[in-house]
Order: sequence, then structure tokens, then C-alpha cells
Amino acid sequence: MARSGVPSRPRASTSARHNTRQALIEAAVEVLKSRGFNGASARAIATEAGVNQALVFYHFGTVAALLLAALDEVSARRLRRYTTELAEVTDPASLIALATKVFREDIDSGDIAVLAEMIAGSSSAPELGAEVAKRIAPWKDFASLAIESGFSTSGLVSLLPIGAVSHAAVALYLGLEMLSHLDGDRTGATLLFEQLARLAPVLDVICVPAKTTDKEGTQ
Amino acid sequence: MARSGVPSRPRASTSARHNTRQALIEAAVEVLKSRGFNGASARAIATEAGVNQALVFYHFGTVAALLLAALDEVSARRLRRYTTELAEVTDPASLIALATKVFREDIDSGDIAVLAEMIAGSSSAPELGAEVAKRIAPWKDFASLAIESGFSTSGLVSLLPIGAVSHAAVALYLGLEMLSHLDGDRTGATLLFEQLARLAPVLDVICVPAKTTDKEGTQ
DNA sequence: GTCTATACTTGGATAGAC
DNA sequence: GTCTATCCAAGTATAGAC
Repeated sequence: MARSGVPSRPRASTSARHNTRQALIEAAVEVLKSRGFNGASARAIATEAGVNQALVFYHFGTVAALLLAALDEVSARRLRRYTTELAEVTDPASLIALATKVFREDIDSGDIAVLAEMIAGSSSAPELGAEVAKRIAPWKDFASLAIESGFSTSGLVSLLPIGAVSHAAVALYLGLEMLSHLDGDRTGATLLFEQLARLAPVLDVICVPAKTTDKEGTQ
Repeated sequence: MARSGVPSRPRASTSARHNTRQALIEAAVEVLKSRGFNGASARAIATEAGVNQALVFYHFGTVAALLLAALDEVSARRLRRYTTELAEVTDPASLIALATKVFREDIDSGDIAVLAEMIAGSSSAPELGAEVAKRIAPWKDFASLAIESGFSTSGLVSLLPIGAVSHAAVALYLGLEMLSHLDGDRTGATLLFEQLARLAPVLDVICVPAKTTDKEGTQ
């Protein structure tokens, strides 16, 4: 924590592009995707980035710190993307459509795999656990927000146990990614989202009464 | 696969108890739980078992093979337990009660963590992927069976997309375990199961019509 | 079957030249 | 800031004595 041996972080102000630090982060993301937590060694990451292995320690002090920076990177990237799309969500059908779309993207890009690998990897490095947990929290918050948006036109929103549902949503998302990754294909998850899509009209109907009895719509 | 250098597996017939082979499997399970896939080295496992490191290679040829044997062990143990309990399941409420109970057991025992670690670890050892996938299949089969049992009194059972639902169930189970393990507590999952329990009576009501119109009940 | 000893490899991390 | 060189710890795996 108070690791004074680590040099002051290089400033992003000067030039900012083709930064070695940033290249290492991107490389760490790639290696986590392709070789998992286990394969994410300083040497493997540095090779991927095309730089010297010693630079990992110069810029991040430890491999674990670089891995956390990589998790921050994909986490921020994904949440930015999700939040943009969330503006379009007003009912259950559009919520499910969004979930389906972003899940496809996440599986294909491998971004969720980074999350899953870091969570699983936390077992072998206890000090990682707390840090990874911190970075999962925003995903839960986003899930809560998305669910609230999807059911905002329904009186149900106050009855829904948002906390439990969003916890389940994050867990399901993680589990689906792991199974997809294992099988090498995402047909299992795709079928599930198709079934959810069929369910959407039913949920929309539940929302209609709230709409018809709410003539002003200030909230 | 055709690894002829591996000695013929020691017979279980002679004495069968306090077998080193079995001790290594149990130790591998323990280390996978406590230190994850990453920490599951031949040395760590042998130390846990109180035997020499070289015996890992004598009995299993490679560390990966031992890890797969460990996965077989918990997989068989858990499915045996689940299947026994499944006899009690006849409606949605009892299905949810069973799921709640076994999930608590699985989290506390760490058995699901073994599964999760092996899946995540497959990324760093491609040849593991297919072998792990083989061992997940029975879990999906069990989930299908459990869901069919839970909804057997309902006409809904033929409408339910069993494949998609059981895939989701396994994924959710896995994801919940990972999040629980990360947080160090299972309150998130516990709250979810409480909500599911509240939902059970509703699902039971859906089943009633099927019961009342079915006066014979041969199936 | 089990142990000791050892060969070889990979990985984390640091020192010091440039 | 980056590179070379190096140290040391840990890991896989094998040979050979018992």
C-alpha cells in the first residue's frame, strides 16, 4: 500500500499517446482474455505490448497492480458503453434487447472474460479480492439502474427487490460468460436471450395499467 | 491422451483406504478451494496431502490430470447428494427450498468454487477446456431434471424452455458462487433465495389448475 | 510405491548502463 | 524511460536409490 519504491506515476499530460504505460494496460487486457489470469505473467504481457519486461515493474510495481489497472480499463470502457445505450431503455422489451446486444458484444470482445478471470484469480492472491470487489460494485449499480429504467413505467418498480434482482443479473452474466467461454460458443446463452425476448411482451402488459392510470407522468 | 508413460492406475481393490492416490485427490480439492487454480501446484497439493511431490507425477502423470480427478470427485459427490434430495421435489416451492439448501451447502463447503476455478483455469490450459466441459454436462442434466420435477404437476412443464432455463440455472449458480467467494459472504445470494421463496406460492398457484383437472395422476 | 536429488523452465523483481 | 543482465523463488518433470 505505502510502497514508496514505486516511482511517481508518469504524467499523462505529455503527449499522452503511444504511452508505454497505456500499451501495457492494453496488453494486459489482451493476455487476460487469451491466456487467463494464470497466463498473465509480466513477461507474457510485456511481449504482447512489444516492450521490455522490466517496464511492468517500473510502471506498476507489481504484476497484480497492472492486472487491476487492466480491469479498471475494461470496466470503465464497458460501463461507458452501457450507460450510453441505457438512455434508450424505457420498458422491459427494450431492456431485454439491450441486455442481449451488450452480452453478445461482451462475449465476442472478451471483456467479461477479463472480469471473470480476475474474480477467479483473486483466490490465489488474497490481497486482490478486496480490490476486485471494489471494481465489481459499479456493475451492480449499473444493473440496478438498468432494471429500474426497464420497469419505470410499471407500478411494479417499487415492489421489485432491485437489490436481489441486480445481484442475480450480474451473477447470471458472469456465469453465462464462463460457460460460453468453456464451450467455445454462445448458443446456450443465445437461446436464453431468445426466451427472454419472448417473455418481454408479457412483462410489457403488466406495465400497461400503470401507464393508463398515470395521466401526467411527471415521474 | 495416449500417454503410455503413465503407469497403470493403482488398483483400488487392495486395501482401498488411506490410498495415496485418493489422498492426493482430496488434497487437490482442498487446495483448489483455498488457493484457487493458480495456487494448485504439485508442490502445494503434495504438501497438503503430506506426501512427496514426485508422487503427483507417479500417480497422475501431470498436475492437470490430478486437477481433473479432483473435479470428478466433487462433481460425483455433489450430484449424488443432489439426486438424493431431488426425490422430495414435487412442486416449485420444494424446488426452491432444495436449491436454497444445496446452495448454502455448496458455498460453505467450497465445492462449487472448485468448479468455478477449473472453468476459469481452462483459459490458461486449452487442453483442459474440453475435459472440464465434459464434466459440466451432468450438472446441466441435473438442473433439467430438477426443473422438470419442480413443475411436474403443472401443464407448464411442456411449455417451459427447459434447455434455456437449466443453462441459466447453472450459470446463475456459478456466478453467485463467484460473487459470494469474492465478497467473502453470501448475503447477496441469500437475499436472492429469500425473494425466490416469496415467489414460490405464486408459481404453485399456476400449478393448481393442472392438479385439479388431472384426476388420475398416472404420470 | 515412495523418497531424494536434480535438471530444466518460467516468473517476479532489482541493479545499473544508456 | 527503457534496456540488458542477473538473482532468486517456484514450478514441472524425471532418474534412480530404497
